[in-house]
Amino acid sequence: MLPLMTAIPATTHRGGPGGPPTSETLATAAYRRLRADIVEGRLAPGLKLKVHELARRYGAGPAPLREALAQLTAEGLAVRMEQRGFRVRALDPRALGELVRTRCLVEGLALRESILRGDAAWENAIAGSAHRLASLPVSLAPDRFIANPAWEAAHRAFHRALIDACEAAPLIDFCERLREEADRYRTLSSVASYPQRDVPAEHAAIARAALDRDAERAPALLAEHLARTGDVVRLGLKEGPEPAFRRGAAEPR
Amino acid sequence: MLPLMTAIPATTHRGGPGGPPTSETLATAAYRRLRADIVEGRLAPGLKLKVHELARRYGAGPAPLREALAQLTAEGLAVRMEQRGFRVRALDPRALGELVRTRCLVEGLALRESILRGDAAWENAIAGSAHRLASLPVSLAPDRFIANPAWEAAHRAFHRALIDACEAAPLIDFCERLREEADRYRTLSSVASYPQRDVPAEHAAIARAALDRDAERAPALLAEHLARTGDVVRLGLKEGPEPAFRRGAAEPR
DNA sequence: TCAAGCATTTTTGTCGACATTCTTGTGTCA
DNA sequence: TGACACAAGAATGTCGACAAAAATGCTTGA
Repeated sequence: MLPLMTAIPATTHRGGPGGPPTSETLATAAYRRLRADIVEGRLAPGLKLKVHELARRYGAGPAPLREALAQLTAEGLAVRMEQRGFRVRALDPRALGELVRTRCLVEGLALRESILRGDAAWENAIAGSAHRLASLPVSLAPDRFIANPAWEAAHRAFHRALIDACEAAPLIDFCERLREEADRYRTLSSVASYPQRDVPAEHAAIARAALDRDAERAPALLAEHLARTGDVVRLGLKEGPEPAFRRGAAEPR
Repeated sequence: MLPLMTAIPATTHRGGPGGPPTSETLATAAYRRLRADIVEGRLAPGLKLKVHELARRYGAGPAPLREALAQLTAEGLAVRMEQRGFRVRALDPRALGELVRTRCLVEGLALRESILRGDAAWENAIAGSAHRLASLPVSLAPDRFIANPAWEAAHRAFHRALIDACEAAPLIDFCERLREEADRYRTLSSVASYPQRDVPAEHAAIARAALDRDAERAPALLAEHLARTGDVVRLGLKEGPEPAFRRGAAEPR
């Protein structure tokens, strides 16, 4: 695989940026690809995950694949059924409510703390990410909706910047995880058109309130923003794509 | 799932309580035992986890063990170093601060929500678990401290009961995870004597405020309670047991 | 027609062996 | 001495094969 010239023998203990990340293991590679395929919806919720099939697909043996699956199970992206293999975790529309509710509470809390503790750098980061977000088109096409990856990334960065000064690392991680889970619902839902909503205006208002250090208004606006998105997704689910929703054994194949 | 007349064909293997959970797999068994050994401190933080050795210890091959390790990695109880195996995740005393802070914020939030939403059953559960907790001795020995498993369980149940009505399942799960992480620090710390603190009184006060539906006072008391415990642990760490703390390669073997 | 019983096929979970990589110990040269 | 290269040793990560279990299909009997 690699040239024998083990360029940097024992140094670069931790392959940080710059040094070689100590060659990725097959299990990790499979994990990353599998994870992306689930999060981005290419593997539908509820789908059976046959080890052999995945092994072929990702070019590895069963062992690394099972490793990856175990990891995803712990993350809640897959479920294991003893002696019956793995599946992509099904999405329960009833759970969506509590998920959104949790996001509103927790992300609001983190924003409030950030407002109380944030410094100038935090303000700058918010202003910067808000500006960048506003400068990008939500959709790649002007008439119909085609997700713009750059906008998505900027969106993530903006929300992250808001809560970045809360000085509670586990809390930030939790928010990210909740967002990812919510994204799975959004991807699945037919949230094509973004109806009667001025999302950029919502973002702008949140940013303004945060920069004004309004510890009451900013979290409230953020919660409202998240709840509204949740409503749109919920609607898109109701009348949306049928396939692969029931968690039972009613799967293709 | 349906009574296919498979009454109890091949179960008995590992007859769990109640219904047959379809015989536990070796990987899952190893996972559970390994996890317990880490959480309860029998495997010190930072310790190298050699697959072959663990395989012997838990009576299984390398494959199930790697599966278990991958799962624990995702949970944050172990860390994987590509091409260099696994270790028990080291505890960073500096991270303890943010951990405690997060607990105060999040558990306080969950309690506030529970107070706003809880019904009579919630109140009963609090009163009941508080009573049981008060009826048990903290220590098995009257003079020196020997952890009482029954008290520990009741303690968990009490804290859980407080936030159980917040109607945000992910939030509750998060609280449990944070508690577990905090417990790892506590176990490691030499928190032998419980000095100048009336822990039962703190619990009683929290329970009273919660039952009074005081959405200001109860979360504040709870946060104070958690923070105080955090302080005790922090002290116990400073002058506590040296072994296995540095995250570097300075491990026994 | 339908349900139950049996045989077949698919899939899961596990093992033992092996190549690769990291680690450790020793010797060599400045 | 000290740095370096190198070789022996150990540990990791991966494969292919295999037994056990589950799912599937088929046959039979009311």
